[in-house]
Amino acid sequence: MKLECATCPVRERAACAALSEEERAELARLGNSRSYERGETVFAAGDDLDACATLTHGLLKISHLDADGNERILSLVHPAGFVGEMFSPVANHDVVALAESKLCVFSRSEYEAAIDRFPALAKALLRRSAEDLFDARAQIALDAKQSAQAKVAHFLLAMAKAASDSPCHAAEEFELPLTRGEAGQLLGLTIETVSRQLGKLEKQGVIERTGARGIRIRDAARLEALGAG
Amino acid sequence: MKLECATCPVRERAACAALSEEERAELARLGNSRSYERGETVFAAGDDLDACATLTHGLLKISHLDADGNERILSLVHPAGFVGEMFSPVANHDVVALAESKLCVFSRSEYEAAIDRFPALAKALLRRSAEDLFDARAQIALDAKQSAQAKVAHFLLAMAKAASDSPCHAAEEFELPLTRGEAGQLLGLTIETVSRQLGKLEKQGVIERTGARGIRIRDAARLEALGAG
DNA sequence: CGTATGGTTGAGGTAATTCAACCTGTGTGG
DNA sequence: CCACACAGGTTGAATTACCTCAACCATACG
Repeated sequence: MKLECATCPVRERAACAALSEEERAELARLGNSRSYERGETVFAAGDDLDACATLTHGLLKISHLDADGNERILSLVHPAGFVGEMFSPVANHDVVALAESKLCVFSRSEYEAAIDRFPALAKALLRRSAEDLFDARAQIALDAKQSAQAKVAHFLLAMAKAASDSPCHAAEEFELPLTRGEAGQLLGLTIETVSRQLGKLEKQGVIERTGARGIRIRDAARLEALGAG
Repeated sequence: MKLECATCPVRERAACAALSEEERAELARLGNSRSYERGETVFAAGDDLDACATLTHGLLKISHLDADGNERILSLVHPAGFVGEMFSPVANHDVVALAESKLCVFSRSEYEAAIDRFPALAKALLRRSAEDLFDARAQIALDAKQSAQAKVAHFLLAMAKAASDSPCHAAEEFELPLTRGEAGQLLGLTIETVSRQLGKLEKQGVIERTGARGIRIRDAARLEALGAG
């Protein structure tokens, strides 16, 4: 499906935002819009990787299956995020939709040509990449030594921020887009530990659970303190 | 001190390798070579970041001090690595020399101008950044759920590879450039656990310890197996 | 209905942490 | 030259936070 940049919700934030109107129009001619259901695989590890994409709606996970068959979520991809490895012949990780998602998909060779043609695009991708690197390192810092409580608290805050429309403010009430199992894979915890920590946070009056996935934050300051520790 | 690209050991692998001879010469005029002793800080978190650099000799760590004063090593930087955040006004992390090190230092504004002038440089940085991101995610995967044994085994293999001259082959005998404490910060383990795991590996005949830091690998295959699990 | 998926809760085991003592080599100053 | 302090390292004992195993509940769906 042809791209419709005019109504794209990430037109100000995605890599292509660095381009002029004419340049963007040219790039748009190369791309197609594709939708994915929750659970659908966008790229599978080991695949020939001849495409890359910008996420416009939804949520993706980048995950890795280790030798024992355990899955670890390496990163979540939010709208305006870029996926696809430009410098590897095959995909290193799985990319799967966690929610109904829409992507602008480009052929890798054409996108690479576009990078050469539009220096601003290269710089914008460099910026995105730096952000991804920063996020990945934040995840490492979190993994470091923190208690399960801190990990879960931090996770809730991150999801609250992502659920909010405004980038600076966190949503007070929202639905988790991840199952307990997925949250566990993201945080390096078991399903049971995630569930217990949520229960503990609720008992402490920091959050309230509504249904299986609903979260309402009652004491954001407390949650923040737990997430930092 | 003026740069001497002709004798630079990373001239084939660093970002500047993507440039033509003339372009490289022009870039070289903008940079200075600086040396750092073990323990010296290259960039401190919170500093105005008006410089960036390529590591030519030695080893750096990128680390982060959390709210409780615990330090976590987010990444090691090996020769040909690039440090300095191009898109953040202040440094997010500390960068400290772990061994006697030499860097090509550039003013950030001048380097940024060079990126605009030389598209190949932007692309080379993008590639480096992608590699860093991949490494960071490998670290996340490692952190995931693995046992202390697996972490230490993996760490030893990584250090063996880094200690070797050839990129594909691992050194059989080498000196660890990190203290037990630093290794612990890198792996998310305590000093004692690192020490005990090394002792265990030695008792199993997988490695041999010579002095405080010397490591000889006796059974690389076994070490690899432990590092994967 | 019956099955499947996701979630919660409990009991018990274990690996890593914490706390603490001790060892070794290296420097520094009297 | 010895005494001492200090940083890095090892080792042991006790604790604990998380994992494992297992049962059970809720909701959705064919």
